[in-house]
Amino acid sequence: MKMKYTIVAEDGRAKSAHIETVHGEIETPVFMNVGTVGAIKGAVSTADLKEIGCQVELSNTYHLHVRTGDKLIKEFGGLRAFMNWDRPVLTDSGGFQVFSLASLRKIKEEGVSFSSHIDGHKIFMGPEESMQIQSNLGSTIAMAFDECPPALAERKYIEQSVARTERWLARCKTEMARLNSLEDTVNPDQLLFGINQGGILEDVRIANAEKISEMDLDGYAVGGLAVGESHEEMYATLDAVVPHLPKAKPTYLMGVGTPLNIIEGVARGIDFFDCVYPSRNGRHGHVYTKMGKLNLFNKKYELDHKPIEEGCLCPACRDYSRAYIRHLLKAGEMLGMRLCTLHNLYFYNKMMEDIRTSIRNGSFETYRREMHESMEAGEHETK
RNA sequence: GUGGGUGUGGCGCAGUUGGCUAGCGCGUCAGAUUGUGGCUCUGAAGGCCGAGGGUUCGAGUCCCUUUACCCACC
Repeated sequence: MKMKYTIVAEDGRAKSAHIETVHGEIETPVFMNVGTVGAIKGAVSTADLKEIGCQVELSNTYHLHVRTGDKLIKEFGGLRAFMNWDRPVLTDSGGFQVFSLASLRKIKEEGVSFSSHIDGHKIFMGPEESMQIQSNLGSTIAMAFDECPPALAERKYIEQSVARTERWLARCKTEMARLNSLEDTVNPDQLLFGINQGGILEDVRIANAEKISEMDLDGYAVGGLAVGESHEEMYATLDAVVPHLPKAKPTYLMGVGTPLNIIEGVARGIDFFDCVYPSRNGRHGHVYTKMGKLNLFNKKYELDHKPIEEGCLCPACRDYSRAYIRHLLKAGEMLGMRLCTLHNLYFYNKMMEDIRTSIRNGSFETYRREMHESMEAGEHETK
């Protein structure tokens, strides 16, 4: 059994599924908590992750390859054993770093040459290298090695890039099948998700989606969004492309996003999401509530006795005031970042649970509308 | 008491041989951040340049007086 994907309920185009993997079950729509280097930044442990309702942890191929090294991690039985996480893990392929570390790279047909952001040494990564690293990491789900072109790049560049990413995808699939069959592989049932690209060019997106759908991959991601285009353009692109991906397979909107971005993604049939917002913003004192985002660095919280969000059951809201957390942040204490990060991840995971519940009892549209009204209204408190 | 040094936004400092709306770092206040370099970026507020007098078209810059603090010596 590699994976069993069962749609449990549908509400409009929103779907909620139950997934069985060799590393445990996943209920979708799900938010994957981002731990790029095998840990959620902000001193969050795997025990914390369980407490705040994390189903899937996400780590990065490129980052773990340059430090501390995937071969070392394989010696410890793969990333899940190494980091003491007994639930599913998804590894990003390193493809996004082709985009985000653009100043340090050179792209060719075989793959990409990087300068390490750690010490500057040359690294080559192509589809085979990415699959080998992800195989060593032994993640539940490996992502295809792709190029994420700037959303607003010119058509000619995007078409060439997408065509190359399609060729890379075929190489990823062949290499992953070979690696899964090896005797000493960490996870012989490792899954591979393909990635749809095409900027905001709907015809390119659709043609690519149809092509990769025929390749019978374990799941399909929409990449290359939330990289500079407007929300409207992102939603329109999803409207166009998701119907061309296999409905009986998991879908994943990479790197998205704000709570409302996620709700809109769900409304368009997406199962998986990930985003650095809850953790990065948490480290910067920006915390999410149903009434919008608060910046705890703001002076107005100096004397605020209330928890971040009334009624929230996260470890931060359970025991601490906004004023104390603001004090910790101002003082540069790690506990401040940790509490904000825990709150934000709890908020995201709880929101996904509420989304699943609403889809399963047919009230998703009501939930969607109420969240828009509430989040956009913001806080109207005086103190 | 004698000699020397220093007083410029909350803190630490720049301010050329006197020249136009007095700068910088940190801090403060506010805003950005979407498959993560605990980073970075953007904007704002805040100063009668210790006090008083003088020279000059013009003084944070020169002169006199005074005051506060620091160092050394007695």
